[in-house]
Amino acid sequence: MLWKRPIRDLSIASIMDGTGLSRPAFYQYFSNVHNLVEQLLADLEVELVSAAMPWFTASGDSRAALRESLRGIIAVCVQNGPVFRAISESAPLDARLEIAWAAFMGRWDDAVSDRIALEQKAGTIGPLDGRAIAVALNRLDAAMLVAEFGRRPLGDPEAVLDTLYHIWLQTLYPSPTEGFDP
Amino acid sequence: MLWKRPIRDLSIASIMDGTGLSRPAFYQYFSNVHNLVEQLLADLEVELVSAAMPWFTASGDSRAALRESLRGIIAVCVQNGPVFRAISESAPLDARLEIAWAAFMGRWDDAVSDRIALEQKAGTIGPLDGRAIAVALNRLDAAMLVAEFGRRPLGDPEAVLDTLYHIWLQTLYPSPTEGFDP
DNA sequence: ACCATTGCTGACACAATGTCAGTAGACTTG
DNA sequence: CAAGTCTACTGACATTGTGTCAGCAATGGT
Repeated sequence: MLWKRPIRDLSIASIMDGTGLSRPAFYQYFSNVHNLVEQLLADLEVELVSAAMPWFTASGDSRAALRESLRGIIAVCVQNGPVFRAISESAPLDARLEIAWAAFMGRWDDAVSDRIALEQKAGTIGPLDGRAIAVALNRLDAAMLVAEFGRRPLGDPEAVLDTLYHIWLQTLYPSPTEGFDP
Repeated sequence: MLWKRPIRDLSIASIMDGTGLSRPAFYQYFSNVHNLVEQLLADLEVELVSAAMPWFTASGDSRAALRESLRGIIAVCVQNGPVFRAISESAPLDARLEIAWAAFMGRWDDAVSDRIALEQKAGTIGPLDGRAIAVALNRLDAAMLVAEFGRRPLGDPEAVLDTLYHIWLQTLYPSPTEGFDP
């Protein structure tokens, strides 16, 4: 349903219309709409984490792995963009969901921070505030994915990949060979 | 009021409680809460645009001007963070407000795109997809400003400035001297 | 055949929104 | 200054969507 209408237009009645069940039956399974969205978030997180594995576990070419991870995350959002959008838009409307969303983002922040710290120790990433950069890059990804794939018409996955990869790459691995300074 | 409670807790009744007027009087001035937020957005845009002038009009040291612009935008958000947050959180809830928000962001995208194109012509920024990068960097800024200054406790303005400046700088002006590649 | 459990429903109470006819006071005009 | 008009505001109402609850019907165990 989220492909057709934004979540603001979904009442519990309209959700249950498609099921043949009555409105109160909804409360058999969820305590309210935000709780339903919370479940969707849990499902989506599994897919996203799995898609992002390459970079987090890379031992060889980090840059190529980073691109693979971004590509995988984008692929998940091409499939589930409106769900991701519905979650991020609903998060501010409910205290519990807001906490779940913050925790979700926090786990990404931790994972990216850890990876940066690891590569800093290995010498492939320079001296920067890994945590702060991780938070910023994750907010960038979330905002871009929602904006590009949260509704029709969908953005161009390849173009988004190029853009995000460019920013992540230059921010984390600013090699002189990529530089440009006439 | 937005410093104390998120916008989801504000009913028209609670807003009018502070004024000594009745609830229907609200509709004398605004057609609904989203319309009020739309007005706040117009006011805030004036302040933000003015704060961002340095980089858009810079003729000398673009990098220093960029830092000044980011500093100015952050300062506005330190003062009005919750308003900015309320706008961005309300935008998805109302079709008209959503359009106003998209237009607001679109004007930033245009301005940043134009500046990038200008500097590309001048040779200070390399060959990249200016529009796509502009969109991404603006989404980054919006998300970070809401996250860091939209509620108490406020983030550290200096730290946020360093982070955003680092990402903008490396993305747009990836000079070899800043590079790191052991 | 009986009971308990599960899944579901109709009906209700509640909260918030948006509208409207009507009023009180200020301002204009003959 | 009296009469008419306009403005800002209010009390009361209709509407919409939410969450709850007592109760029904079918399922499955004893």
